[in-house]
Amino acid sequence: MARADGAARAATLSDVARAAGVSLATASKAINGRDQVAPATRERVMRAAEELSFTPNQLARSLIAGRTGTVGLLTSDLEGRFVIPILMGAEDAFGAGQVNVFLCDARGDAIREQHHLKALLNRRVDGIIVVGRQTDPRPSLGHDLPVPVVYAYAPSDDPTDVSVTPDNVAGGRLAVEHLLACGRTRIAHITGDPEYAAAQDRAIGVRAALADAGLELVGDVRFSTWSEHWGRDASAMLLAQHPDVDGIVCGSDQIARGVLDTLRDLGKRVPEDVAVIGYDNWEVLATNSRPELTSIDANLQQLGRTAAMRIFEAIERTDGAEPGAGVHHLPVRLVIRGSTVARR
Amino acid sequence: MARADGAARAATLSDVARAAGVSLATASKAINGRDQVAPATRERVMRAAEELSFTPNQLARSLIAGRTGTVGLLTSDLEGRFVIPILMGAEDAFGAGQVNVFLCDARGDAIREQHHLKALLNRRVDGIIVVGRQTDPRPSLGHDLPVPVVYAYAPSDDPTDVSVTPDNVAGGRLAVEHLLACGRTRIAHITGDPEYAAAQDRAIGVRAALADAGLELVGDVRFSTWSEHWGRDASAMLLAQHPDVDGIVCGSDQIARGVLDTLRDLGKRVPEDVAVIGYDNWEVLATNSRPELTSIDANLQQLGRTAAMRIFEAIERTDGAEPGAGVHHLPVRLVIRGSTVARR
DNA sequence: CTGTTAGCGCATTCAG
DNA sequence: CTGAATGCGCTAACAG
Repeated sequence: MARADGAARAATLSDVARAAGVSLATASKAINGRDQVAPATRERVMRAAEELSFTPNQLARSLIAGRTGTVGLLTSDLEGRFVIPILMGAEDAFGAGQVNVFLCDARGDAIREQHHLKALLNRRVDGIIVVGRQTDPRPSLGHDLPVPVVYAYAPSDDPTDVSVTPDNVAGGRLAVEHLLACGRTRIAHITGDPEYAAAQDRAIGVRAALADAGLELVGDVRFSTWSEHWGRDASAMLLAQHPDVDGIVCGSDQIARGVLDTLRDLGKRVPEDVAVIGYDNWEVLATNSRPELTSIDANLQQLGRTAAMRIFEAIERTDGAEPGAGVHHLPVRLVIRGSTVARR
Repeated sequence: MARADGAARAATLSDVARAAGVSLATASKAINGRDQVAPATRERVMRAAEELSFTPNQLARSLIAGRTGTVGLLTSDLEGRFVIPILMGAEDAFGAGQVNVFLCDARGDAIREQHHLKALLNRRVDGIIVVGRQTDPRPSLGHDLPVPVVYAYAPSDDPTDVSVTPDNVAGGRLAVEHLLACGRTRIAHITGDPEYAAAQDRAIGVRAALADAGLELVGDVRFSTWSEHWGRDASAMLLAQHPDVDGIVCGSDQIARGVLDTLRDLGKRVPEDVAVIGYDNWEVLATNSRPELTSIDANLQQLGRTAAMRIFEAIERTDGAEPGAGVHHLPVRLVIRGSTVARR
């Protein structure tokens, strides 16, 4: 166990001041790079700090400054599939080490969420990012909080809150436009739970892009669960009913994996006979399939950066106004692999 | 200087005291449930606090107490596959809301790790959990830190540190013992990168369990990468050389997925002809394959809980003693699904 | 340039 | 039981 030698409490600024033979204030100025201190004095202070391995106590600083340089990340994303890239983006935006993030997992429990919220406020975080695991609107934390709040991935159901979420409609469009560009015209859509806004929004985008091209979807949108099993079953049914389908937009990479399985079983070549596109760009799934999976990437890291920047802006301004209230739909991105474009 | 003005800063304890018509000290006692305060007075204070929606400032409390009730989780696990269950276990152990966790991602960069470490110490965390992404020993943070440190998943290379890591040797044994219990005797082992301690340790367990049963591995251990691709290729070679193999222990669920693919292509039935077992119990992979994948689960959440408890013990004791230094190998667990036992 | 003083918000003596 | 005083570690006015 790494422990300081004995009960040696951490050195304080006054220890440093005494060791350097200066006053507390001077030591403070020297340490903080204030310019009202003689070079020689500063040197002495710095050396003393070094020898005592002095670490400025952020608690005390924060108490004075009224800001802690910390942000709370309140999530219900158990698997961490969405929250991790968002967290990384937020760290990027804040600048590593400048701001630290408290990560709290509410596990989908409103009581626990309330509990964590309170704890975060007690610790005087400067802002809170709320990350949901679906893109369905979630209950607002309310407006009577003393710190700015940004909702990421799952938007708030209150339009006067600030929310950033991926543009699923655009994602659906993008998928279809890519298949069209690949020369496909008989396109079907297999997706997940119809209760999810993500499923509905992507389907809207799919239909809109087809309509723009003067085409119709092959069969209805096939909703069920976000699983490989469903991908396998749905594509088997689809091929039985519409053997001429030449492109399949999938609502998730998992579904797409199932679709690839079935196509393989049926002796269909991908992408020659049927092109397949997934959604989420979950690398472990997308890059290990046969062929590798073209997919839509929601740019979650960028989303995290944006959320962090919004928080930052809100912290900076003192007038309490909430800039950019409303739901911001962030652009998504196409990642092309072998399931839509044959390798040569 | 009059402090009463219109500024909407958060209510402080002295605001509460004034509103309740008592002194600061009395308000403090009332709020904190000290018993040297008259019931009626306490009632008045509590109501005032409620009305002002008073939130005790943890910074100030921590400054006095010398403890913050926060822990730093320093990781390099980009994907968050290991760190999330560990984080959840740690939250469990600390009791939600009692302790909050700063999550820092060093992204495999030593400089950035040092940076984050310093920030955590400045913020006066009570302890640090270091989470690696492999089970190979990692450099120690050293012993001159003012707070206890526990290494999770990746142990420290310094045996006087406290480390908790999954018992991969036991995992390898467990996998083989299960296949033996299923009546398999011609068992092969396909695994990942031989540079990984995880691959070597699991292979050691596999060999040991076979030796105990008076058996030998079919062919050599097949090392390469932790990918589905390798699982597919390796199993094709294996079956070509040893068509009579009836059990395959895989070093990861990804590899196992690839193996299942190839067996399917070759017309082998799983588990009737060949039983397959994976490693990690990564649910998204294990529960979506055909058949579902039996796997070894490293109990990461339990690992996180244990790490947290170790930290906790170390914080509690003031004598600076080092309880339980060394690498602790935590038990793993078999999760049986259809790839080893046929469903009926 | 340097030091003295006064808090940040709170918990804790120790007198009343 | 209650309250005035002290200090946690540090920064920011001021005064020398």
